[in-house]
Amino acid sequence: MGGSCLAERLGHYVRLSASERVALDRLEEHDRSYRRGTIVISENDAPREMFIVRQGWLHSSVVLGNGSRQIMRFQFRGDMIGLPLLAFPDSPETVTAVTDVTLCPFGRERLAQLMAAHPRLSALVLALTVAERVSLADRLASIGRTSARARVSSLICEINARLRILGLSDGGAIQLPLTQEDIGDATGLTAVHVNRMMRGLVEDGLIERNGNHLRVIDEGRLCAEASFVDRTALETGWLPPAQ
Amino acid sequence: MGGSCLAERLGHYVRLSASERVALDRLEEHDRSYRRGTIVISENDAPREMFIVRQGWLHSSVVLGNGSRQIMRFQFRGDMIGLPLLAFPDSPETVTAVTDVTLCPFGRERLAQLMAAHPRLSALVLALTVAERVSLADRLASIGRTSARARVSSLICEINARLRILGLSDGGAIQLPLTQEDIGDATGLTAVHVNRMMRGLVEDGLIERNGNHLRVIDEGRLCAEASFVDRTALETGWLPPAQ
DNA sequence: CAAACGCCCTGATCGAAATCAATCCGTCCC
DNA sequence: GGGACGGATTGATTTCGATCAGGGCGTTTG
Repeated sequence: MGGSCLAERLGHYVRLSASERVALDRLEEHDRSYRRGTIVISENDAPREMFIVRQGWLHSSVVLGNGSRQIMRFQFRGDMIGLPLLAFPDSPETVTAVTDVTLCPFGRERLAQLMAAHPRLSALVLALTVAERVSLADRLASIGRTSARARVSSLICEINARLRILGLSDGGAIQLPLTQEDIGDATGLTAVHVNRMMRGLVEDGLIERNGNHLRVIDEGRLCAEASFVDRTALETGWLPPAQ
Repeated sequence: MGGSCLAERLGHYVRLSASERVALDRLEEHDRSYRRGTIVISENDAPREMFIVRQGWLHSSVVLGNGSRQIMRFQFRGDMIGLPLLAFPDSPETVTAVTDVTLCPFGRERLAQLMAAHPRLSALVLALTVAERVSLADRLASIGRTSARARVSSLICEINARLRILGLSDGGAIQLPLTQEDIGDATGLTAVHVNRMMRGLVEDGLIERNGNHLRVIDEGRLCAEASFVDRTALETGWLPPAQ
């Protein structure tokens, strides 16, 4: 098993105490694997559990009345999934495995216990949730106020930045297990138009592509065009003392 | 002063203990007023405080490289402002007073103390933040995947639903202190097009307008067209016991 | 009081992205 | 091997919303 993925992630930001580590390990006592394409949580269902991603890619999405789909966010190793369960009995979003995945399920009571016993972890979880909210807001601005090309660029920049801190970006070279339709649903575009934009980025020497493999060539220019801001760092000076 | 606005809001969801009430009151010891139009927090500045809204409307927005603005969210009485300070030293967004406002400032340490002493309040604040994230995701889907008309409808539905629980919507009649440009910046449209969409909604008998005054006539149809889901209710069954 | 300004409204034109329609290509499966 | 299928690609056309331009109206301001 090799220790909690969430602990690994939080360990980037603070030095965890032994008892915090134990508490986090408990969130990931169990794990469960799903095949690529599986729906892990279904919109409007009442899930009983949340998950921490141990391995693989997922995304959360909604399907609107008109039949079109919007992908909200992609989730990677160490990300928490299904947190809306903390606020709503029925899931507002569908979570789908993009690749084969391994997830660690945990219940609300587990999290409540952890929060009661470990104020600093509570605060960290809150900070992570706030950071995710900010990241969604960035996406909102990108979709609401930028061109198709900038939207695609922005998505690539975000994915690359997030994979990098996980050690999954090798100098800008990443695995991108998404169809152009997925990218369209994440950026509010059609697959056809995503195709044209990506060819444009290739033509202009900003990225290279090869099947599922993508390489960011000129990250500076790509991020600048997209007004992309890296949100992977986290402020931790204010946290209460460890327990 | 008349008690904490946040307590008032949380009181909708749980029965607060005396000591929780005291802790919440402490977050709102001070208050400060700002004139309509004032920038309360500036993008890229390093604010020292967060705020709870006591009175008035605000919005948070970003300005992109191309000069255009995206409004992320409107804030009303009882809402918390500036939470990104928990995750980032520099504000990712600008917060502007839409009307004259009264705000209660509080520092991170205050919140950290509160979270350490009151696990249930921690959990509630987390739940509220999650709910806000979901609400942003709804907006994202609206902007990414629906027509101009549906986007405007959706914004009206959301504002109406949120004002209603504050007792500020009188059977669908609300004060809307926004210019059509503001509405455009919130929905990813131009003011010109917002104008046409709103006239369309009036023409079709879905809303009525009169200066700053707006009345939702047929909420069912308006929300249905917009694929709007009300997120004002909050799940609280899982919370740890009060302190 | 006149001027300036902010905001609302409307018409004409433009353009970016959607839609429609095919073709191509690799892979899975019988 | 040969369909069948999912996904990428490309071209032609359409459309929704942006842009441009101007007018009206109420309110602040000098």
